[in-house]
Amino acid sequence: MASEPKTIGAVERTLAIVQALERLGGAGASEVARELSLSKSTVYTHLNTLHANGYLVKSDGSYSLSCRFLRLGSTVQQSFDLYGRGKPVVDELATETGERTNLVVEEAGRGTCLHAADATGSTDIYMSPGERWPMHATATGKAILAHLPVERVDDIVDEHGLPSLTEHTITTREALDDELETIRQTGVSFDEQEAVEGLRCLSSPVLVDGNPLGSVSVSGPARQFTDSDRERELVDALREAVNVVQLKFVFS
Amino acid sequence: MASEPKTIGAVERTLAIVQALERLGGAGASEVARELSLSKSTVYTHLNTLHANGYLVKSDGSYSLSCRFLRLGSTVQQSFDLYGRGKPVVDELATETGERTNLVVEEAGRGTCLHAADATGSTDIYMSPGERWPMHATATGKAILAHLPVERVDDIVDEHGLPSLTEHTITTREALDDELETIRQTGVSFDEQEAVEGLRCLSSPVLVDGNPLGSVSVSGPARQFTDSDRERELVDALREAVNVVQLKFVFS
DNA sequence: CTCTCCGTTCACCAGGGTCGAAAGAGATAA
DNA sequence: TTATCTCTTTCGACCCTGGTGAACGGAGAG
Repeated sequence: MASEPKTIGAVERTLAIVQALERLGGAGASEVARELSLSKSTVYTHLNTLHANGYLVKSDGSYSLSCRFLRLGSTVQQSFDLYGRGKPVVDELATETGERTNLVVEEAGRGTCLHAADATGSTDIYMSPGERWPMHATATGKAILAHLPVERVDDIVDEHGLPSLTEHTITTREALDDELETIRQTGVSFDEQEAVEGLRCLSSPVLVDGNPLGSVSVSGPARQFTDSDRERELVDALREAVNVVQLKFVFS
Repeated sequence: MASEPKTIGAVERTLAIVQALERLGGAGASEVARELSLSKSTVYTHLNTLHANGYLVKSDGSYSLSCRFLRLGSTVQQSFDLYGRGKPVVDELATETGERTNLVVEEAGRGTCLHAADATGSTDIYMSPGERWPMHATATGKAILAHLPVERVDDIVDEHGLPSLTEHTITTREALDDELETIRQTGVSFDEQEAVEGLRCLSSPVLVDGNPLGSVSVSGPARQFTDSDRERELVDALREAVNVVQLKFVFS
């Protein structure tokens, strides 16, 4: 904190511009300059650099992120062993249960979506690939936290705190530890509208040699999940799915 | 060509480093420096900048691309109307035919994969999202080219030429034009090992108001496609799939 | 027509990016 | 244990280069 290591201003400007383009879904130099309070010509040079290297596409003087980013993202995704093994299972879990499912890993202390599936195969999903959520407020995050070494949990809580996202979010370390203990015993974690109002989610960690490589989840509108028979069904399906994924690691 | 517009060296260095990390699948500062013939300390500062902004994850002094890229890629993917409408159909086409399927768009004169599906839902795919191929050598590319204005085709051929990828690749403009005319008449394009030895592929363009928004393809080992009954089956399935996608654009 | 806003270009100057050397930090071997 | 190697990380200084504002040409709008 005291003295940040040296960084390159020009690069950070470019990154800010990329993020602005992501947010705006494509824009011209002037618009980005206004958005970021930078000079028009500066932004123009940056856009030009990105474009010349194939990272942007230009149409009618408006720039937007090119599929080069899709390529990079896809490479990152496929670099996870968990993705190759988990994706088919998570897809099938979605069709089997008729609910939305996710494959999540921990990155930099946050739960990051590796893959999302939907019963209809549609792309209208709650959490899309690369999206990040605080771990203490999601079923997927808690499932992973429950099997992480205590020091890691300490670090993560220290870094990100326990911010409240809804009135149901766990906000004290004691309550969190209790919950994690329960999760370790039952093998399943729940998110009772703790991250998003009206969204319920259940999850189970993918454990290989005791390490949580990630977690799988099933989620849907809170009211559809209240039936306890239905819940048992979902938990069973989830448990079996995770079991299948874990077996794929045993038979490397 | 004569005078390239101004670009920013520092940013291009960072982009080169990102590409190196993509290629190497993660590396330390020294390795990247060696790879790119840059000074260790320069690379270190760049890595540090990317890391401080969340674009890299560090483990054991080795840096690799973070899921931030997955997020960006996912955003790009979802920015295509064709993705939202085409993905479920392409997925179903894969399970229906038992073959691998792709959803492709044109970007910067190259065929770019927007989505890839596999009968087994596995991730072992010929062409993965963001991957780019010359248009003249692929069924998907030719399907799009056939419905692009002639000037666009001229531009693309001027820019990229007609490089030979296998001994079956079309390498003359005359042969290409003939092929495109045939495709316009039949509505289906074929790739007879023109891009990859041993790989056969058939494709059909997604036309909305006469514009080729992209194309859908079915592909597999050349020898499995030789049966003409099987081919007719695949062509029918492909045609129907494309038809479904196009209808989704009509009923916006 | 004028006015405005855009993308794009240019030349100047100072801030900053690059580089080499050297200091920590581990690992391995003797 | 010490020596040696390699890697990451730090530091200072030089010179380059990235930022800037003004200006040009064009496209729309009124």
